[in-house]
Amino acid sequence: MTPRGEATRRKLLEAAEAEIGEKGFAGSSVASITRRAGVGQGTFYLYFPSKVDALRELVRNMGRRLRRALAAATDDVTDRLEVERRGIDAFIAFALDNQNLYRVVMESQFVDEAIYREYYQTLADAYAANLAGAQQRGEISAGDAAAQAWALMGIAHFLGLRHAIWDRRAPPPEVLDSAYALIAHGLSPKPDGAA
Amino acid sequence: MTPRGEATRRKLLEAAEAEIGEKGFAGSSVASITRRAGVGQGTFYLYFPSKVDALRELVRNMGRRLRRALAAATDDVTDRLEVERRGIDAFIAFALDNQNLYRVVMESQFVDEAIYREYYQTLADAYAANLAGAQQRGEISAGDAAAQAWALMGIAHFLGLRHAIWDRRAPPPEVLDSAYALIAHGLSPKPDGAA
Amino acid sequence: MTPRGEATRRKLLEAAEAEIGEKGFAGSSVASITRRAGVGQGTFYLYFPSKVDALRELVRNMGRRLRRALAAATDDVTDRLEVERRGIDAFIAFALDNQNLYRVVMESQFVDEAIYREYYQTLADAYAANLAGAQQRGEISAGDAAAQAWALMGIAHFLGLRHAIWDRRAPPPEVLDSAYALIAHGLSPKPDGAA
Amino acid sequence: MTPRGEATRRKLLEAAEAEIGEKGFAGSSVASITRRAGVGQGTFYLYFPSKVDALRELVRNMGRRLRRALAAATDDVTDRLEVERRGIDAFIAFALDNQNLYRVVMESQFVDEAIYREYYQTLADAYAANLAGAQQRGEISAGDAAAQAWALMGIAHFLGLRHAIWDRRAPPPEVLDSAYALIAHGLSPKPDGAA
DNA sequence: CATGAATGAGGCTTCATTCAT
DNA sequence: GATGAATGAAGCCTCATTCAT
Repeated sequence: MTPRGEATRRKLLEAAEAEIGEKGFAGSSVASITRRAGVGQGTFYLYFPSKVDALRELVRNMGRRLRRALAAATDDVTDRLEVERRGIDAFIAFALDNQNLYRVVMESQFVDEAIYREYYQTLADAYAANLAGAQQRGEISAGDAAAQAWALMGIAHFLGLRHAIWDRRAPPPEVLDSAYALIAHGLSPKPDGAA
Repeated sequence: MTPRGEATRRKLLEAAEAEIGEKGFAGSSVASITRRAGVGQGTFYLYFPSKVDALRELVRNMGRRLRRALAAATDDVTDRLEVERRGIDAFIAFALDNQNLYRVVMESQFVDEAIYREYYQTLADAYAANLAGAQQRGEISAGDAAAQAWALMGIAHFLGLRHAIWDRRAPPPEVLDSAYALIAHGLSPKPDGAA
Repeated sequence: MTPRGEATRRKLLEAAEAEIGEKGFAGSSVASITRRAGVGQGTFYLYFPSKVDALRELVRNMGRRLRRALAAATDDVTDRLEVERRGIDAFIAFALDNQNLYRVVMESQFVDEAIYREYYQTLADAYAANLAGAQQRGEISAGDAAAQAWALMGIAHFLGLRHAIWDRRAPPPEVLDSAYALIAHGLSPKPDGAA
Repeated sequence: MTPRGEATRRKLLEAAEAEIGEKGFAGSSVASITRRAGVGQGTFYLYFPSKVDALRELVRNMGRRLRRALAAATDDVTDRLEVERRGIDAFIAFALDNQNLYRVVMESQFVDEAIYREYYQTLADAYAANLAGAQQRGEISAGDAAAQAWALMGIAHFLGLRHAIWDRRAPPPEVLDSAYALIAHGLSPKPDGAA
């Protein structure tokens, strides 16, 4: 692909993300996407076999970007609870920056359930691996790491939905503090290993 | 409305729930719904002004049924942590019984964002009111009750997605135990009220 | 299907035959067909799963009608050569009445080769069976009946193309006579069975 | 045109013949043709004003090649029936070698009826001229030479369709013999000139 | 000579909705 | 109450053709 082609492809992907984020996959049309991208309608099919394929790529992209953002935010942190805090913060920031994240990901389940599951499963696996390590180091309470991961993802997800998406701003401090506290105590290692 | 009419209406609503749950709102058609309901295509419009209205009613119904199920499961319980446990269990049971819950609710956001928000907000408000009471009685740690409610809803939601919806069975005991533990410690009242 | 529906279906089929006959399958559009039939575009799909299916039905119809016409024209004739003569005449008459016959049948091969073969094979089989009977009765020369059938079909086909389709009128007498003669002598039984 | 250009042009024509032969004119695309030819899409228009023009040239080519093959096969033959036999054989051989012959020629009628008629008319004219000569020399029965030509073309055409195209092999001997016999007796001069 | 990116018209098909029966 | 035939707007996608490089 020529550089010009690459640019066009990028424009299309950005337009698709915006359109689908705003109107949903079913509500957006290839015509609206190409119009927004400023290219002809046929051009879309030079870069994507179908509208569905573009969504697939979008979801994979978002997953990658989100994981990268989360990793970057927690990379150099050693204190486990701080990791969680930073993770939440980074996720909220990502959702604020990517208002279309939720809608794009959510509607993917109606289009290609596999890609939707892959998105969450990949996230959960990475998260669970982290938590398993922390458990072994005694930094957090023992338990099923995957279960913990999904639960914590749930907290972040709903926090993000309520504040980053609906209110379009970061959660107020008292909300964040309550969430942090719930997680901190929920995970803190128990003296005698009582679950 | 005559009893016969009521029956037709109910058949249509059930068919709509099943179709939309399976194929999503965009993927289902009025024709497929009426076919499944065993009535003529025009009959649909005797009972619903539009396809969107049927979805709206479906979401409201589901919210009502879910809240009723949760209330019933926790009504007579006094121990706060037991309430949470029962709540989770009831939610999982509800999702197992209503495989279409997630898809119907999720796709409603692309059709009528207000109804989608209403669904979660109503749930969250009721939950938060409960938690606020528990806080005042010193049964759980102080904090922003709404934040706690959304976080706990998030946990239940993702637990349900992963197990009730994807695996179509209740989460295994170790998963449930890990979730319970996280919630129990996450909410347990702190001696000195430290968040 | 209600009588009204039947009428609509018939109108569509007639319009399709005319359109495809004039412009070819690829050259005609569902829109042009429904326009000619005087119905809405969507109505087409109430009666045919796809444009291709309509063509398939058209080809089958034509085959049936042609075979019926040929049978009717030769039913009560005993003299074998007279049968051939009448067959040719009937075929020419049919082609004159069904100017679209050739184009509809020919283009079907690009759309569904099976239906195209079926058309000719069915015709050939019936023809060959007739000829085999005539051979046994000693009315025509021995030989591979199928080969004779295909050859005779070829004669009729090209006669029809040249005159019924291109010139839109019956072949002049001298042409018919030459064709009859070729067939008559070509088939006349040989005294000593010499091929 | 440079030799390189000539080569490209030939590659394109060959690719077009193959593609159109396989998928039909409507089913093939300029893109698929250039892909098969191994050249860029735009290159096509360096050598042909349009897709239709390429088909036109293809049909003319085929006609020329076929006539050349037929002439070569019968050039040095004096016995009239032998000419016919050789003609049939050569036609079958040509069709076996040019599986796309039928499809290319047949679909040309939907694209440019004139070229389609020209193809057959040219063939028929040459054939009729030959037959007229034979008639004058008393080698075959009198009659409308054009009618005879079209009838014989029809025989060859259907023989070729049934065996060379559908079965992809030469007709079995008994089929050929039956066809030869039909033609031989069909054309053999009658003592008293009775048609 | 050659390329391949870009275009927009046009085709097939689906579907929510209406309405006469 | 119920039906199902009819509609036309709208969407996805293909493709011949053009053109800047």
